[in-house]
Amino acid sequence: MEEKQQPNIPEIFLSPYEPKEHEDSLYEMWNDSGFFNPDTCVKAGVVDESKDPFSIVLPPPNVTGVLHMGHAAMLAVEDILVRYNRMIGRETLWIPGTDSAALATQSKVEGIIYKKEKKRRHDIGREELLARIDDFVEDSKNTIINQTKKMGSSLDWSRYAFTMDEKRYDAVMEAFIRMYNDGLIYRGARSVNWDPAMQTTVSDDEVEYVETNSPFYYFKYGPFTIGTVRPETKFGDKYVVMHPDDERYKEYEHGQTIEVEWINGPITATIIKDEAADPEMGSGVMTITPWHSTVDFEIAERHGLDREPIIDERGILLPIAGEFAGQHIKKARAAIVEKMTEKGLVEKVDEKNINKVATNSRGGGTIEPQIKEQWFINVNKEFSMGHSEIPGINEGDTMTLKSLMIKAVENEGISILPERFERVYYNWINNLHDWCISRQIWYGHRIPAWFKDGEVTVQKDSPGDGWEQDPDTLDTWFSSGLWTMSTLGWPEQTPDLKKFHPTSVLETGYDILFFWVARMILMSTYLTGQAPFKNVYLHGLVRDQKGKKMSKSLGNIIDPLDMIDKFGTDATRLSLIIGAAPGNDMPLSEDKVRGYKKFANKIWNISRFVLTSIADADWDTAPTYSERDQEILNDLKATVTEVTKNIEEFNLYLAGERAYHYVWHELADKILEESKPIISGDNAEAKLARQYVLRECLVTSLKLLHPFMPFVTETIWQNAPDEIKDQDILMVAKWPVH
RNA sequence: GUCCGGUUAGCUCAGCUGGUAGAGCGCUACAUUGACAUUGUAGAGGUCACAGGUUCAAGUCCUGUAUCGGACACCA
Repeated sequence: MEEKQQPNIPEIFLSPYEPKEHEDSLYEMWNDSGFFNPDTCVKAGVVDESKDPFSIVLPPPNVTGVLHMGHAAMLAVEDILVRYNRMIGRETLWIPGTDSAALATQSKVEGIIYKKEKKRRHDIGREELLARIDDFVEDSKNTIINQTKKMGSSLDWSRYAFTMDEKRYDAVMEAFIRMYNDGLIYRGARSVNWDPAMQTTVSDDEVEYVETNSPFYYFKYGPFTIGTVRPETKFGDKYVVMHPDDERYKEYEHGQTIEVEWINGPITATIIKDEAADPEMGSGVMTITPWHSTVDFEIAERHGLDREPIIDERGILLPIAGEFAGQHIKKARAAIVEKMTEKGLVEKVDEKNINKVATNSRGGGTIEPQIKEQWFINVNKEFSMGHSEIPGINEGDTMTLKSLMIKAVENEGISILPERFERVYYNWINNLHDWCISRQIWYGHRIPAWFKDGEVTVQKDSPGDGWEQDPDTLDTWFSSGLWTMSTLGWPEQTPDLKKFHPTSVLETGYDILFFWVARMILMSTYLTGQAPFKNVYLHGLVRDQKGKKMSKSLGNIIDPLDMIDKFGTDATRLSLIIGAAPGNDMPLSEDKVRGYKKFANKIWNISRFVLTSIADADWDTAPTYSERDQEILNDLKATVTEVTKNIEEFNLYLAGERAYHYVWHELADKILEESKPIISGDNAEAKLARQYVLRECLVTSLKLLHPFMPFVTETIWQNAPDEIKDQDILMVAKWPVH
């Protein structure tokens, strides 16, 4: 009886692929190899310094957060790009970091302290609170870092950055001081979004309008009817505004005064004609409250009108409210309406009115516009452009921050993918107001402004005795805006900055296009004359199987760590890539992840078969290929070409699908099946040729799949015989010829 | 109100610069203990939302309609 030859292949292949047994140790091996760091890659000669370097900064997750599917999707996309570019031999850098998330972190710690000790922030003081926050951050930061590693992310940890560390602090100071000296940062009293709950200002983008049922009141205001949802702000209303062309009110003249009976007695009202009043809206007449409304503030600015506060910073009515003074606005409203009803000033109430109430999206309360002395970035001020490497913008051009942000994208110094978001971006810029950057919270970069006897000096360190530093801190997005530069060493002209900036790609969710992407463009173009990145890749939101947003209340959250535990990192990554076109939301289900676990096992078994089949090959003899052999090799090459092209064009979902399809339905289903008789047959020449072909197919497939499924491919590589490898570690092996 | 998307197989979606439709999952039948805690082969299933138009030719370009969704603005 002929004994079936059992070639010597590693025992590991005899049981199914078990991700858990390999992933952690593989990550350690990669990390220890030093190849996450491009400098090591250069020294080892696995990348080529003459090629264009490739760099990505990781959008820093909140330092106190935990990994969710959004992060997982982001890490998968970026790691694929990074691993691919490393394999094609570019010096490749992916910088890790975490974000202090000032407002969120501070309120979290405050909450913990209050729960345990019943103390509020003013009870324990600034220094003590900051020390406690630092401790908390130190304790919790490893969670998100370790979870990031779990995804297989080939980040260069030697360059890890934290938004609040010393280097980033220096960058923030430098940026603030330069912009102040150039007149682009100013201090002024303007209408800002005030959150009475968190006792801080909030930027326009962080305000979320929540639909709420709030009755709409029609009040008698002398001869006019005015409408409002906020009777509690109306005490000081002494200007009545109408459109200059409104025929109904042509008898009234701009500046004319009339006596009207109002909440707390008679007042003198002044007629103001302004185009902001919409004749179509209600009676076409409105009164204004400049202190507590941004639109009203602008009208008051145009006409030089008085403005007075009605409500204090905690939401309490001031003495101007007369008998209602001292009451909280939430309680006062009903009482005010009651009194006005008694006085016969209420004409009508629309109880069903739906209003959008401004709320602090960072977990705070209802926004109360206030006029406050704050720091702003002036987005409309003209300046002369400094050094510029941005296409279409030259040194000496007259620019504003707005025009700079538009031109950087318009002239294709930056391209946004999918393209339709470019319009969304322009739209946002066109509606942009000056950016309020000061916050009244303690955790963050403290504003480098010093006050003494009404004088202001802006510099990093105290000018001397008697100078008091501004207690405010900067909007967290101010420092985030510097992220591409500050992580590379700016303001110092470091070799990293020279080599890796502008970064190649910025990959993030479309929901933070404005918060972050736009602000990086603003900061980088202004401060360095460079775009922060050449490409923006916006991914969608991960949703559940039915397309619903994942949320705790719906109970439909799929935890990436849970998926990794059950099906492995490779399967989790692939499930977040395939079927996810840039900018489109992606549905995810456990079944999908499970499906890709099968694929990982398929690759495992393909490898087992191929390694067994080629174990006795004589690699010293040159092969003579049959026509079919040649065809297989050509198809393989065509697949490589296609996958490569799709990755280059950021169509990772197509690249992944193509590779998946090839490996399963071409290599496994067809090539392997038809090879069985050849390998076990008597024709030595045909067998050797086919062994060469199988080897080529396997090696190439592992390489193609590596960026997508780094763990299973590397595990196979590590257990494959040396003579089929061009590098000891697949992560730095050469991308197949295409 | 302004702007932007979607509407293609039961489900989730892909189809770039126009040449009579694809993937994954699911479904049906058959085969197989094999490299594969399975897999393979075959198959069913689509007037590509609707109506016009351009073209030799239109999911693919243009116009309009319906419908779902998103962003931004306004909201006295």
